[in-house]
Order: sequence, then structure tokens, then C-alpha cells
Amino acid sequence: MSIEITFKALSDPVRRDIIHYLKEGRMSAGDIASKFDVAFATISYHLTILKKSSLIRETKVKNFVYYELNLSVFEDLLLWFSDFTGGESDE
Amino acid sequence: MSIEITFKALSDPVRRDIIHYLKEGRMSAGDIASKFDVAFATISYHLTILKKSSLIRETKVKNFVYYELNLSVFEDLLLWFSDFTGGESDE
DNA sequence: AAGCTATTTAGATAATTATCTAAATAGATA
DNA sequence: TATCTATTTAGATAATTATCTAAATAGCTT
Repeated sequence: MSIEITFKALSDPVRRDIIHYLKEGRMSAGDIASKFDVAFATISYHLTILKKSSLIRETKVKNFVYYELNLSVFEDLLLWFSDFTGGESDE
Repeated sequence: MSIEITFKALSDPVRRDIIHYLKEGRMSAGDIASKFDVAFATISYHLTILKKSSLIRETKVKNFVYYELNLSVFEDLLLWFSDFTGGESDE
């Protein structure tokens, strides 16, 4: 996981909304897209970025593509932050 | 604190490097800038963005401007992430 | 006041990113 | 096979962002 790619992925409101929806469980690309007022292809673009960041992963079933959160990356991020709040100032 | 502004602030590598330096303690704008190979004014721009996100705060002493981390915002972010990972209170 | 020192602001430009429409791909079904 | 459904890719464009140089601000020191 690259923190660069991950933070870039999280820096867009549409992408944060997507991961919020995925908190409730896996969804198909189409179902995700239908929640937004932007073009289908735009959501596909955002899903690709989220996938590259490993924040989500895909599963193909029939001709659907389902997406779900990859929680282990969120835990890595928690760790990144706790480095600041934790108190150890040792490199 | 707006999560939008905060994530945007964290999405740039120079800004993440700045907060990394500030982990060691407060520093003047000039000392921060001297760590980077970009123009002074560029670092000033980044400091403004970090300040707007409340990730850092400034203190003016003489004609220096010192910056330091604002840890409470990091804790808010920790909370934002733990919402995904299941929370720390429920095991 | 004049001249430093530290930092920010302005204005311009290059690079990156988000968005759109249209076309392409891939699997499912008649 | 032809066609439908779901999704992605391509190409274009608009919006945003990071960067630079030059000028401005503000506080110190003599």
C-alpha cells in the first residue's frame, strides 16, 4: 500500500461517499453509480482509483462487478495516524 | 474541522512531509522551507493549506512564524477511520 | 527612518484531476 | 448468432492545484 495513492484516493468527496456506501456491504458498480448524479463512466473512474489504492476490491459475478471495502488498508491508515497521536517521537 | 479540507491537505506529499517534520516539534516557516528543494513561497502556500485544515497552527514570535501540529485534529481523523474498522470500544 | 530578516501575497503557468460523451468489451440470454 | 445488460476505456475539455518569480508586508535593529 502506498500512502500517497491512498490519501489521493481519499481526497475526493465522491470517492469518500462511495466507501461510505460500501460500509453497508458490497455493491455492484451500477448500484453505486445510481446513487450519484454523475455519469456512469465517472464512477467507474473513481472505482478504479479506489481499487488502485486497495481501499476497495472487486469481485466479478456474471456480468456484474461487485465492490467491497478492504478493511486491512483502513487499519494501516489508523496506524499512520496513531503515529502522530501515539506520542513516540522516535524514528 | 471539515473532512474535505483535511483530506485534501493530507493528499500532497510535501504537506505530509511538513507534518512529519513538525512531529519533532515546532519549527519556523523558514526552517521548514529549508528542508525542501522548492521555492520558499511554495512552502508558504502549503503551510496556508495545512493551517486551513487545522492540522497545524501558527504562533508569531518576533518576525518569525512558528508552526506546530494540532493533535486534536489527528484524533478526529483516527475516529473517522475507526468508524470503518469497527471501532475500538466494541470487541 | 533606513535597511535588515522572515514570511506572505500576486500573477502567471504547467501539471494533474474530474468530468463528459461516445465507443468498446465482456458476459448472459433468446 | 444476435442482442441485451453491465461496466470500462478513450478522447476531449474544464476545473483545480502546485509551482515559479517578483513584489509586498511586517517586525526588528541600528
